[in-house]
Amino acid sequence: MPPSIKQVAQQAGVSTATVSRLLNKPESVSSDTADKINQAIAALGFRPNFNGRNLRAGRSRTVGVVVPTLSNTVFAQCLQGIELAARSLDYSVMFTATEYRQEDEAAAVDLLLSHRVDGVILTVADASASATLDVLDSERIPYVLTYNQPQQASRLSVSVDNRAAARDAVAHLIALGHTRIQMLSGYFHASDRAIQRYQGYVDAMREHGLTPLTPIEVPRHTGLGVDYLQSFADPQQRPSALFCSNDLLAFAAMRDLRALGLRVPQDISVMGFDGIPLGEMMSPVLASAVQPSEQIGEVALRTLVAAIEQGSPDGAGQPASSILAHAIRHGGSVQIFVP
Amino acid sequence: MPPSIKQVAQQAGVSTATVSRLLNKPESVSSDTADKINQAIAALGFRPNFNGRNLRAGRSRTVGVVVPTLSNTVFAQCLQGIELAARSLDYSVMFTATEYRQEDEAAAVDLLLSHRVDGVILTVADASASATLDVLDSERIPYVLTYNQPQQASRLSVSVDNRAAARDAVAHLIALGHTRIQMLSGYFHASDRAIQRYQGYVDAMREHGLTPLTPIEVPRHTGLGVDYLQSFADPQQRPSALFCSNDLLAFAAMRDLRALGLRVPQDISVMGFDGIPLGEMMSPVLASAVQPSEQIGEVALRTLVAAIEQGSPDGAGQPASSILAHAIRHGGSVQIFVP
DNA sequence: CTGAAAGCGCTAACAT
DNA sequence: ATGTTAGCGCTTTCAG
Repeated sequence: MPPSIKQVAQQAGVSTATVSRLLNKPESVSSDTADKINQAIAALGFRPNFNGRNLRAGRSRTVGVVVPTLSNTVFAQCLQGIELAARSLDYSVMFTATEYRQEDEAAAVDLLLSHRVDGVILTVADASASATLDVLDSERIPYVLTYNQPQQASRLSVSVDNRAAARDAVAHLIALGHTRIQMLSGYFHASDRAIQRYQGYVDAMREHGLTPLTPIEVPRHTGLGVDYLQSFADPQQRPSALFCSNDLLAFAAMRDLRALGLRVPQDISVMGFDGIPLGEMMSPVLASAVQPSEQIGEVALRTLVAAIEQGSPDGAGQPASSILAHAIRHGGSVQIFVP
Repeated sequence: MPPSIKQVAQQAGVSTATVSRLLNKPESVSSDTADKINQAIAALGFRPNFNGRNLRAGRSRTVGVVVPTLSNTVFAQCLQGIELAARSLDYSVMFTATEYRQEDEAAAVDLLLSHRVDGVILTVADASASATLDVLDSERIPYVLTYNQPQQASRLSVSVDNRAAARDAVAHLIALGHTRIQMLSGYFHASDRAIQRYQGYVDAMREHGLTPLTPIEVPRHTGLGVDYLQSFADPQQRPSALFCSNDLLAFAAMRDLRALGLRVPQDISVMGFDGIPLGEMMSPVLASAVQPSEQIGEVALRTLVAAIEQGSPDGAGQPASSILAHAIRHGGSVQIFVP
């Protein structure tokens, strides 16, 4: 058992309250008792026990984070942003992944709530129909969604405008002369963002008088199977450009296209969504709708803390949802359409 | 304030002790009182407060994780493995990053210890000279190193054999006819692994009667500067193969080589270390010494839990350090040497 | 099988 | 400026 405030008090010849004061409001302790106490603290190697403090205070200065997976760089970057911002505000981070399983979302949040985190940052499959969010609402635990753009304005969120970003991406392809543009997407039911991005695709096509094609939905772990691209063998059949709902999918598609003997971008252009850093290091550079993942995390954390500290003395400003700016990254994976 | 065990007890007409018993040893409570209590729990939406429990128990079933950064996929995967394994063993994870700053290592561990985590998993700059590890040792907090291979056998760790893996990687290049092989590495002082990998490089060179070249040390964030490759312009000067201490560096190098007008692998072969998944999706595939990052995380967590539960009734086996198997991934970034 | 009571470490009134 | 005291939620003897 590590030393407690009690032993420090004894060693320093003061009461536990004074030790506590030194820890929390140092200016309210005379400098010589402070010295004595600090000495005792150093001698004993004392470190405050946050469990005691939290129990007493009813707050933990800890936030919970729930993401689908860390295998997708996007979420890793986001968590990175969260942790960095949390540290700067003296908050700690408890982390959980769900592997895209909705049951696990609920269990994860449950566990976090048992730890009495002050709030939660999460990305869910579908923000408009999530039992998990309902729990959070009913228990009045502050939370902030990342990547999700909920219908309900009451739900705090931080994301790009997925629909607009997708529209811009597809408009970019159209501007380069492409007319047969098809979307490759993860399962819609597993990601409300994928749906919004598809809507953006449709927007762009319609705006330019083009006919949207049926999207190709594929499972997340796009393994070795290239069945989903079978029709691409026929040059008449295949689109001239493929717009993927995320960069990982774009990479998988490019690999599979290559396996089919197709060249990117000469035979087909490929555009992604997310703008993961590695996309920029490779050749050809992966064109993509870039979202600022680390910043999404940072802003989400700040928003959450604002929500947590609502009405507290030093409470930050009113928390509000944010739509962060996206950008279109041009890259060699996309080429002017040549008939 | 959420409901406490006390309110549940009152609502169910029993004592708090009985509620606690139902929560912890359900079989020691009669089935009808159990019913009453469960009903009260459901009605109140009760959730145990781990702070109270931890305070009392002196254990938290929480582990702390400290990694340099999540921008490197390797650590993201590792954290993923940790979290997954933790969840399966009913442990929670508090996460921190250090951005490779040693001061932050100490601060991070300090914070985790204040939260009274039961143990820590961490990757440090230099496992043989780390104030942070000394603290952990002196406070008798169980910890497991990941990626680091400490000199001191007393320190638990999970990693590949960095030296042997590097030796194998370089031997692969030599087998393909390369003789002028140079190493590109992150700063040695920031990573003991980098040193071990350099030793492996030297081993392989010497074993084959070749002269090791002076390694090129570069900062982590290999920006746009290509100065470090300036000498490569001269075909006589440059090595025929570049062995990079990690995959991120390999990608950056390939990008910079391209900027210099050099082709990979025709003009120069490039080999990495880590074997990040994306390396396999691109063209050319990045040849690399693959370490099983997610598994490293998983094994580290299990080892840590074994150390924590040492001597406890259901204690797992004796904790021990692990050297996991590496593999050499062949890829198009490396080519047979043609004079 | 259940209850009463003590105490884990800490902080916040309330006194002095 | 400092001490006294009560209590946050929970578990665990000890009695019954």
